[in-house]
Amino acid sequence: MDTWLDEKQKAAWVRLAAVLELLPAALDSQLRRDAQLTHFDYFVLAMLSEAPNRTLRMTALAELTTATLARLSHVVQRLETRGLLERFPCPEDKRATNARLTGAGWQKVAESAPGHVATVRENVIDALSPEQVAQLTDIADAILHRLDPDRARAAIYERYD
Amino acid sequence: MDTWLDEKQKAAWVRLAAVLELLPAALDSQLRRDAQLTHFDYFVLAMLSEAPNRTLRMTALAELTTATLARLSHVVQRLETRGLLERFPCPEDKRATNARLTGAGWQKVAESAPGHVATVRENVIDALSPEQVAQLTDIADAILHRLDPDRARAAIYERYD
DNA sequence: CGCGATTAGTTGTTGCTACAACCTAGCTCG
DNA sequence: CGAGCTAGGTTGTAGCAACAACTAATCGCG
Repeated sequence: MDTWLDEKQKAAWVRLAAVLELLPAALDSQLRRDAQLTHFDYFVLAMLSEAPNRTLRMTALAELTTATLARLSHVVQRLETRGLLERFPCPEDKRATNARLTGAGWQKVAESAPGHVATVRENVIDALSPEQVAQLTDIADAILHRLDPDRARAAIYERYD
Repeated sequence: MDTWLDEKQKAAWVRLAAVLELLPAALDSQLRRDAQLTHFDYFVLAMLSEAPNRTLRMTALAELTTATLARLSHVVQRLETRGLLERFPCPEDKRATNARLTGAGWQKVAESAPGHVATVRENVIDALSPEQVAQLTDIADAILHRLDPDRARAAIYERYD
């Protein structure tokens, strides 16, 4: 448990830090350009598109998207204005709000998914060998154990993007 | 070259996407809390602290930090206001601006580095075996080749954080 | 059954980032 | 040598995210 990182650790960290900076920017800019959506917007719509009845409670959606409720609330508001989803009070629990994908929202996901997946392929998956893909899975999993110890959001790890 | 990802690829991507969301947030919040600095602010100061005379031209600093000049300009302006660095015209090229770390800036880096490195250790390095650290280096490198094909910013990969 | 604590969500403000417009200094080539 | 082009930066604006304050509904427990 030294304070500093040794050379090999630095090499890994510096590269990871660069990926952390560049990859989200690349994903965002492709989706913005081709679908007028941020990556987070897309992710929200994608999660809804896979949910039963294309509907989820705000809290559930927040967990799936790794976001705070406050952030999600703002985003959902904008997406609702654009007609991509709609909100309605949850019948079982009057505190809760449900978000449901509209037809237009479904279509938006269908249209934009191929381009997004292609970007993920080009920049990540196709850059790696199958062994590296497996290694990456384990590495990311180990990091997530530290970042999210109680696996509160474990659900997401089973799901598609 | 299919359109979709297979199960193993999805597993890797979903986890990486979660890391991309959570890790920067974790780094930012530690530095904000303990040093009133964003991770990007810290990185800027750290790069200057290692440069000859603690001075760099804006363009060079932008490359090292993987940022646009516009973004850097705003950040440097704020850091200058806080007295952590200073700007002055470059004597050799009158178009250019140099940024130099002040004493206060140096001290800020010295104070905050251990806490930051500890966070990187806790969440990343110490979560991985030495083999995984090596694997991560290669994986991140492969991804960076796609994101940054001409290696315009290759300099950074040699440096410490 | 009623009062405090918790859960669910919204909204306002502030700060950072992206994008585009702009300006000045140096370079290049007829 | 000067007209246009490129390089190096700055600034303004608009949009998204973090944080904190707030409301309303429900739970829990004496």
